Amino acid sequence: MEYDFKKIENQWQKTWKANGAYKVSNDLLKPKYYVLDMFPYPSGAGLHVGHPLGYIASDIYSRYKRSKGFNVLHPMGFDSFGLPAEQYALETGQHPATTTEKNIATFKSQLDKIGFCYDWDREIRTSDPQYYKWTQWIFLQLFNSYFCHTQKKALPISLLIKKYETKGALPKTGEPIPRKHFTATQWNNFSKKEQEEILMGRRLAFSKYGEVNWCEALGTVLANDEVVNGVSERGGHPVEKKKMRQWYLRITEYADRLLDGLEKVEFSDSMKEMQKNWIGKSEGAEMEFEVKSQKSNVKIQVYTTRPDTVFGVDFLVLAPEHALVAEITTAEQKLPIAEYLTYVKSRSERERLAEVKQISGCFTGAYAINPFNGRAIPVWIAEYVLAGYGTGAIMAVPCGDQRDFLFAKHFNISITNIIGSHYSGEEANATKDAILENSDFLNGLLMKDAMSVANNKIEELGIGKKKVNYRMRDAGFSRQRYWGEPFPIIWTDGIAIPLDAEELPLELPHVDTYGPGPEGEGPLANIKEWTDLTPNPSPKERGTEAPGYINSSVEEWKKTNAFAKQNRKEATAEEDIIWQEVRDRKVGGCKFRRQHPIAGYIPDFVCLEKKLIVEIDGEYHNGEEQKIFDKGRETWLKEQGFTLIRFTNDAVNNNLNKVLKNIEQALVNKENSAEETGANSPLPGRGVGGEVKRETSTMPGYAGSSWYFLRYMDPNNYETFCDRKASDYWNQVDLYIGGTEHAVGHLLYSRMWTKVLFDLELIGFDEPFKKLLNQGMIQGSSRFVYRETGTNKFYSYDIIHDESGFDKIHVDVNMVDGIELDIEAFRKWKKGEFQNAAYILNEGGKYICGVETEKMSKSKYNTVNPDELCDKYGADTFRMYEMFLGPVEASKPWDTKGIEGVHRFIRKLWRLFNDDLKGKVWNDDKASDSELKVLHRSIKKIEEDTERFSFNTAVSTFMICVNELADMKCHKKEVLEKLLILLTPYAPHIAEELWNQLGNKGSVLDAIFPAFNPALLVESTKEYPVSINGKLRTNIELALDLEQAQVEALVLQNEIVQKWLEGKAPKKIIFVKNKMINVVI
RNA sequence: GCCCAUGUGGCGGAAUUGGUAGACGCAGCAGACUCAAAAUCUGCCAUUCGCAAGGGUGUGAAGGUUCGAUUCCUUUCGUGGGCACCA
Repeated sequence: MEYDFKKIENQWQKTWKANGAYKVSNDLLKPKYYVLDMFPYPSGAGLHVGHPLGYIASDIYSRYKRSKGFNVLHPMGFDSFGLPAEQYALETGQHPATTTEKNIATFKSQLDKIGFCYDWDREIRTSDPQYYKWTQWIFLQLFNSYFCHTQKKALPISLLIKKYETKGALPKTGEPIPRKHFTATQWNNFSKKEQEEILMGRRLAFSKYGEVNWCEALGTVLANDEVVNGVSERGGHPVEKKKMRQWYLRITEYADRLLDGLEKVEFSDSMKEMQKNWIGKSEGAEMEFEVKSQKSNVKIQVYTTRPDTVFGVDFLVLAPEHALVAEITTAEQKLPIAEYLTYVKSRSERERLAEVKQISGCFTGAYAINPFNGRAIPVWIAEYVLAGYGTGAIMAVPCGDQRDFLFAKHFNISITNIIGSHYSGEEANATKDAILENSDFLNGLLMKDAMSVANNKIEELGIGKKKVNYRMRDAGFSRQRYWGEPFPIIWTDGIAIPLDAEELPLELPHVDTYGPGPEGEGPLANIKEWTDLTPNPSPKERGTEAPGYINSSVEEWKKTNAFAKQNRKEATAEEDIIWQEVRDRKVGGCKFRRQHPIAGYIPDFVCLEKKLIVEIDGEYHNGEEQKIFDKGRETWLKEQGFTLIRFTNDAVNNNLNKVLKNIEQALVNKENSAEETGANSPLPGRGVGGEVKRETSTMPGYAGSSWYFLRYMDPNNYETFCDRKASDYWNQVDLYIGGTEHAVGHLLYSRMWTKVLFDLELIGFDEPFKKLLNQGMIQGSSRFVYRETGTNKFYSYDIIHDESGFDKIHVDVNMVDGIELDIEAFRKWKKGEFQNAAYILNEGGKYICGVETEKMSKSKYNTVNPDELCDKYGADTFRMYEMFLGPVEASKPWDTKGIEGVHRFIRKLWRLFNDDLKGKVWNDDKASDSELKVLHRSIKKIEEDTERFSFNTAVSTFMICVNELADMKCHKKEVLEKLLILLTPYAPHIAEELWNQLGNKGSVLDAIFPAFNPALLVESTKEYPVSINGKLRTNIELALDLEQAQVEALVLQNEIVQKWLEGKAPKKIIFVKNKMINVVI
């Protein structure tokens, strides 16, 4: 019997699906284990071989844990909001929801081919209104919370309001944030707007003005990586900084807890280091320098981590954006300063920090007074000082800071040396170990010790205080885009008013254009009828008409109606249950129809008056008619004002009451939102007479991904983001796998959200991820062909000596065997663009390509599609090969060549059970000791390797084991059966097939991991390596229980050792039991 | 520029806590089987000197610690990732 992987994999994938082998229940009695992958953004290019690396690793670990008796949650979903879909929409006019839906379908089918053990009933998509409803809801929790500095946690803002109303906000010593002080009476007399402004200063999600990259020509805000050398990547238009109202998350309040939390989690040290650096906690002092100027009382606050160097200050530097720049600039410096500001405006932050060798700056003409010695020091502005960090002003100490030093040299500012011989005059020395000189009362002190002395003096003089500073800034939370979560916020008279929870989800409205709105606002600003909620527009203007039947062409209707009838006849048991419950206006008094055609679509149930569709999805996407229904249905129906809710068969069977309650709730919600959009007072009691407008920006990509791990625990809950029982059971993610590119952003945000939810007692843990495993990035290995410039002649890479004079062209890696180009395929490529080219081959008659390692991307033609590999070799081979490539953590270029070796191994394994000609070869003979030894050595190694995520060495262990069993001609069920269980996590399909061939009832997925028996591996002797002076010279077999003295005697008798000793006595003999022997001469 | 990772045969990699460098696999070479091919099996495979026995060199480079360093320390070079609106 031959190994027919196609048949085997197909059959078992079907079987597993049919009997719900991967279904996960919240079984509170079993020990749980939660394995999570960073979910993918469903890009149009589909899955490439880089994606599955981490997924396979997590799949292996999940299956392994299952075989160890755990209830394992290993879900998958899609981070489906994002810029690429929107840009594609901008180019093609296709709605992002449509393209996203399509991309997800591709991703899912690709993932399924590889045979992952996902419970798709738990799938989530961040762009699904039933998901982002809760993203918006959590945003409201953030908006309605503040950070209490006494309890160091988030509390409802209502508590703060109560405090203001009764006690006001009076100064307290040790308050970390200086803020406005007021009494209760004052507070109560403030206008609503004034009160809201103060509260905005404390909310965890808040709005303020912030700078963005603004491109006038494109009329849009650009991401940093869309800006190259100060101009837009698209079109090369100038880009400048612009202030706009933005939403932020006050993540800085959590800086200390984010730092402390790192002690509790198993992240790699480097990952922790990166997060620490990002947070950038530093302890120093803030102090004031008074500016000598015509107007008195201008004081510049600087932040320094080195107050001990205060006598070495030779100048001050302000960030060009600093508020005081205009004020202190002298008349004669006005012009150069203005010119410099124009220059800085065009520079990105990255450029400003990166190009330190390019020194720039401008003197303001003003002088500040050093409060310690009264010295007048010049005040400059320079781009290397950033407005967002510290106070946006620094005191420059050239002898101790290299950037200050270079600046002083460049502009000929004289340098004061306060560290004596530690300063060479050639470069700065940032030491803390020098004895201070030229420093008045600090003279003779070690710098380290001088810090606190200087700090005390600063506080004593009342010119500043000790201050902890963070490099981390509050997280920008708005994007001027369409394809993201709309903010559940409306604005009136400059006050932000949150929607009520019942009004969620606030769904994305249909837009005609994905282009930017006026003044750099997002595309949503273009839809007046959506943004403008000012009372009294007519229903017609709102575009809401009475709901009713929506029919398509007669022919189409007939066709759909036939399907509908058929469906009614063939209703599933679950559909029948629901139908019995909702018919005759039993739920919410609303009329439901079943299998009712709406244009080309046939929803399971629909309430036309409330425009609510209920889908029972069980075996969904199966029938042909369902496909018609599926295709683009969500988008279209949404545009028609329908809301769609889905339940699984499982939910109907096991939790009917909850399902019905959810339907009822949905009807109520529809009623509310109908009021909101239909009536002439959209938001009763909220307008204060003037304009009422919706927030038009949307949330950033990381919003939905900051809490998705919670939704998987309870994905279909209509009442809450995640039931507390579910989150208490599943608790933290035990193992989180993803790339280092998310090292700071995503991980810090989700850690913060988790802490806020914990503070608000919505979940019971404050770190989301217990252990983090970073997978490396699979790079593409690009291939190039070389065309002589201006001709149509392609030269083999090995015969050209100099690449200049040639056009280097990416060629599809799939047309290249190693480095040899398949010329015929190349001729046909790109619609025959190279059909008639001439090929200059090397001596061997081959065309050799150039090779480079780059990021895997469609445009570089270096992507390799996992589907093709699964088709050619099977999923089991593909899975094991990806693991065999190297450690999961390592980045490496993809190379398909080695996959043959893994495939050979799998076939060799097959032949232990079946012979191509003879058929079944396995038998029931009793295993010998040596066979058991091979097996148990493998059990031990596979278990250890899997536990430490060393999947590549585990695969090689399998190879060794199979090689040895084949050499021993061992076909014994007793041994092979155990081997199959070991193999299941890695190659589930073949394992299941052979497991069944051996006559086992039940699935190998549920087989218990075999216990390792150490007794079988006990050895009495060891072949010791013997080194002379650290160099290996020979091996000696010795009993393991020998002691040092006995060993020394035996070693000295050895012929080879004696040869090297040349009659001398050794200086010493080092003996490490069970390891090695070293003779030192 | 700053932060993090990383560098071992022709190639992917192994060496888990400082203890036999190159497991396992790819490619290559030689052979068996075959009319032939595929498949399969056997052997060789860091480099250099040597017929061999055996020796020298060798984990990006330079130094150091150690009986012993791919592993620890210092310096340095190359590559990859991140740097706040890509995800």
